[in-house]
Amino acid sequence: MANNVTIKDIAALAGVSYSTVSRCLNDSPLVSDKTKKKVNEIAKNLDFEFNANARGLITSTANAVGIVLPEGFSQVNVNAYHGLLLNSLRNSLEKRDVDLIVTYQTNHFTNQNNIIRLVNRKKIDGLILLIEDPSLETISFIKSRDFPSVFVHYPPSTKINDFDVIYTDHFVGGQIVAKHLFEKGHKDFTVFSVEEYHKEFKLREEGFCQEVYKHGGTINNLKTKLDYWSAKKCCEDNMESIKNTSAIFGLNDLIALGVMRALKNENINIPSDIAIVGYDNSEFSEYSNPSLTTIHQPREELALFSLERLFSQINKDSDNDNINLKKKISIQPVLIERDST
Amino acid sequence: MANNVTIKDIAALAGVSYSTVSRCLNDSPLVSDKTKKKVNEIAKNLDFEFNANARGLITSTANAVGIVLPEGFSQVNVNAYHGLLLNSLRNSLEKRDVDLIVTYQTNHFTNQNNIIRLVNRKKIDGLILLIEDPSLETISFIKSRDFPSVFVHYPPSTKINDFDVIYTDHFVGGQIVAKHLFEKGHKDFTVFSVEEYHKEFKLREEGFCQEVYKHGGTINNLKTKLDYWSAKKCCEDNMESIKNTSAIFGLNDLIALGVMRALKNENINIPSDIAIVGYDNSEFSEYSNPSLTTIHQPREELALFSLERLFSQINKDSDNDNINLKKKISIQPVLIERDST
DNA sequence: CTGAAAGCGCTTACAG
DNA sequence: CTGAAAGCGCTTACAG
Repeated sequence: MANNVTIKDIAALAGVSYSTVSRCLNDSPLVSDKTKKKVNEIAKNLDFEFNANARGLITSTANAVGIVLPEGFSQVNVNAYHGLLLNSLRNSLEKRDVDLIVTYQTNHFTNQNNIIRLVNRKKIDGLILLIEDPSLETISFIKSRDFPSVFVHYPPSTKINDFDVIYTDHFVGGQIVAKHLFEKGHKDFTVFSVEEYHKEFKLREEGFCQEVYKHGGTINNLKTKLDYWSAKKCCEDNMESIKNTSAIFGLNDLIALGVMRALKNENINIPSDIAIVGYDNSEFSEYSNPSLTTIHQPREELALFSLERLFSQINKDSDNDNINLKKKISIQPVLIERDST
Repeated sequence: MANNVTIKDIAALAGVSYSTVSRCLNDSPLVSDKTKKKVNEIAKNLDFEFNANARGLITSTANAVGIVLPEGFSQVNVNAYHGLLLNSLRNSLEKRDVDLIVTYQTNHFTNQNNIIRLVNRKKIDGLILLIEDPSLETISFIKSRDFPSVFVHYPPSTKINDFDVIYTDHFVGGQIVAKHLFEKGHKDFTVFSVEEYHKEFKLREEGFCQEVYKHGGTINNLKTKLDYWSAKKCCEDNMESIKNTSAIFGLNDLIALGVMRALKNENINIPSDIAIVGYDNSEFSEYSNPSLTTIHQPREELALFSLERLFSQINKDSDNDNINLKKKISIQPVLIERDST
């Protein structure tokens, strides 16, 4: 059985015109409290909901935002991250009664741009972009339409200079790691950096190195692929140079964990022989032995800020004129000290 | 700049009526190839897309399906799972040019049922339910509307008897674990089962136990909370009874990993002193030392089947009459043998 | 405060 | 094969 109650049905029941029903249900001030009450009651009893299509057609809004997910450079990271972000967005979205459409930049089948399609079809009012490297097509499309958009998580590149972007400060994160390690008395470091270019990793490394050099430390820089086994192998292949240092920074937890495994196989004691720090505070960083000191990125806040920013674009909150200047908001990461340092 | 090209604009450009444009763009057979070609070309050049609201209004379809996510009994599992499922759904959805709206059963703010809202607003054409325990309201709503729906992942309960449900067979999974362990020569087992009731865990346990008893094995049954540290503690607290057995089944990887940690602290050798098996093939099960033997659930197939089933409901594929009988489709899990057994 | 009317952008009988 | 017309379920001036 389809429930197809429309405002006309309610109008008939209430003995008013359907324009009036519309006004009542939209809480228009133009309508008497009495009829409003009557109409609202009837609507409620009937479980009435506006037809989103009809409404969207006339108001030119979709009451939905799109989130663009990355293709997945490192499945583990990305997947865990999705879930967290989605959960964080939830409250904010439900409060506003706005739906969330999940998509990816490019359609696997047609190779068409999903974003353009969604926007042109009027399916969404705004865009949360969780992608590191948006295509030129995407960027120029959004720009030409001036479509409400905010980039989340990935640090801003020059490509997206005039967009809002909300991210955690990876450079500072790197600095925090270095400071922590200096406090623990270390001076000679190994850093496992990443072969592929990802700006966030680059920044972590730079923040770390800058801080180290500032305090007269030394750095043994090793390059690995971005997965557990590669990191382990890289560590094994460079054991001698590593042993000349007393602390290690793995650019994410997966790397740190792989390295830790190699060290343990060599009977190197952590942290007394060599200390080690990861990055991401991924779920399993807590379960290693010893548990891993790492950097936490406040994802909930990221989600919160990004939606606030997005909705101020959508609603053109021009009371504060800052809507016109695009913002780069960075959130400070925080050190989670555990047993590996 | 808004792109508001409509079929009327195209009609003007092509010198035909907008009805004809509609027919062309919908590839109607009622239109000559010549005008079809002309119109399609113009539309393409203009990056035209139908207004989904207008189209949805007249056709009563949304071209979107909703996925209902669980509130999250065990954050780690749930989050990782989301991501994977989403990825798997993607291909199928993009091929069909259907959008995905993510939601949860209940709105955190209004306490209203999000599913009912989405359906009544005509925002979705079908529903993928990734929840273990749907509310009575949800169930009776879907039933009364005969709304296309399929339950995914969680084994069917009596509550959802007349629904489609696609799940992996946890009972068989449990049996597989037992068989594997018997093959390795074990006869006396410890199983870490879970305090809270989750049908999937219950089934794993039952499958395991049935198989063990059938072959004359013994079982030391321990109950733990569903997290790493609880499992570790539970193991520590029961070390003596555990030592009388030679193999352990942890109802999921997290539990198995916690137990493994406790065993290693006692200098128990895995697998030579005690073997251990987990369940889920979660990302980190590979990285433990020794790596964990576990059960993999083919989530991609789950996603695939569920969408196939959903769309055959939506499209009323009555050529095969099996659309009317609700199906329980179970997929066989598979053993991933690693170094812990 | 309320109603009748126009219109949002489409699809689809109906008539030719 | 093509066009004119009706209608999907709303919102919102316009008139009273």
